[in-house]
Amino acid sequence: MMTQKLYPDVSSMPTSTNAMSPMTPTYSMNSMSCVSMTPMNCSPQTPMFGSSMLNSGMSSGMPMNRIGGRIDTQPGMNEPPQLGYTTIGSPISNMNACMGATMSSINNYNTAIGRGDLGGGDTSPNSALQRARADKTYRRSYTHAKPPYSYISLITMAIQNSPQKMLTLSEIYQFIMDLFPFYRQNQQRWQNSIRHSLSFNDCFIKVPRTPDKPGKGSFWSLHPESGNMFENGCYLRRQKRFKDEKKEILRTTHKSPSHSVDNSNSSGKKTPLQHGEDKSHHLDKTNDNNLNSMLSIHPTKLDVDQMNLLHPNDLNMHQQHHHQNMSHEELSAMINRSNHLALTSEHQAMLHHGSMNHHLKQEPTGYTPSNHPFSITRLLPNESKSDIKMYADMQYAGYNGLSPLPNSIHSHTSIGNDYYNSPSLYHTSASTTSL
DNA sequence: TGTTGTTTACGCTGCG
DNA sequence: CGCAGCGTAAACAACA
Repeated sequence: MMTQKLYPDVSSMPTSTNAMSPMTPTYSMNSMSCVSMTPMNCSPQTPMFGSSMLNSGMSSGMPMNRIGGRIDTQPGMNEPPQLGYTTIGSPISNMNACMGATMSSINNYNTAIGRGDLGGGDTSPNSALQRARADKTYRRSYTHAKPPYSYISLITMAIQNSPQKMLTLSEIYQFIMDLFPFYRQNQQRWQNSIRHSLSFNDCFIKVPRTPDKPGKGSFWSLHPESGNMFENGCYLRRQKRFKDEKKEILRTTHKSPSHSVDNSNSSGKKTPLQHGEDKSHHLDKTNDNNLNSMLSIHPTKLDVDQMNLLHPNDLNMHQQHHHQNMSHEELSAMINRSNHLALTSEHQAMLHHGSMNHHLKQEPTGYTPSNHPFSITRLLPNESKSDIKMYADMQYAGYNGLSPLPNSIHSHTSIGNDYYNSPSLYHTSASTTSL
């Protein structure tokens, strides 16, 4: 099994933060100008993470964070002060370090912190004290601010950054925790959400283990056609939920005794009944409904459409094999190729011409996966390696040398190190999950 | 027993 | 205001 790094889950301790459970209090952000503070023209639905929000949330003494449509309190609030733990090490600032001026608001925010001029110009001793106190609060809070990426984005990042384009659940956990310290806390909460996202969203498919690769849990990969979920490069929020039409048909077929499959209109807009998609979505999450069973249970009965899901070229291969069992390696390679393909500019161009993603709304801003302010494709998996390493190095530079990261991370599994550069090492660290 | 995976339910926010 | 996307909690089953 994969060696899980030890990130003590603070949430498991009886802290006031934990008192948020079971119902996390939410705070209306209506009074906050989320639009005016938008420093960049992101997706219309994009939750922004601008300085105004930061200031508003943090100056209130209650660091808040919104992802999707939600505001979350910061679990890091109860952490001991981390002196010298500068904001430059935050996931956000580092993830966006290469994004240039588009992150100017955050950069300005960091600069302001460095200057200590967040207090609005008041130079009185009292305000200086307040600024100092606020500065500390800001640093701690912002550093552990929740990354502005949805769980779907995070999972996608993890999978796309893996050599085989498929990861086990624990590896997904690990990737996220490695990249974002925020997620080293309240693990039970967000990991539950991760599992929910994996099961709930058609864009993630389960790939079974083979007998020669025993272990717990399946591999998770991206649906070959889901590569355009963030086709504008913004990993904050999808324009449209990816739906596997075949799964959708299966769902509606099983849901409706009359086998009506026309519960959706061509625009993809859900009817009131379908809004229960969130419910009906799960009605037939049976084994014959995912790649797992397609391969492990009926590996010889893959129909042409199902195989075509993976890659049209591989369909030929499959046909040439006369419906014989496809090996795990072949499947892995197919998914790998498919996901790589989904990320190519050519593929993007094809998608933008509506050949495959007719159900996805197009972003008119002209952002591409490579230039969007919240793109991770320019960070992962290539450019990111150095950036992430920088992040990992800087993240804990303020701990006076007492990095909370286990030695194993720094030695061989740290993001940005060979852990992510070398597939072999990657899979060595995830011992039993190697493909 | 802990992890993994599925499912249901509910609440929130932004958009049209 | 309804819908869509998302986050969270929780119950439950299967599995290593």
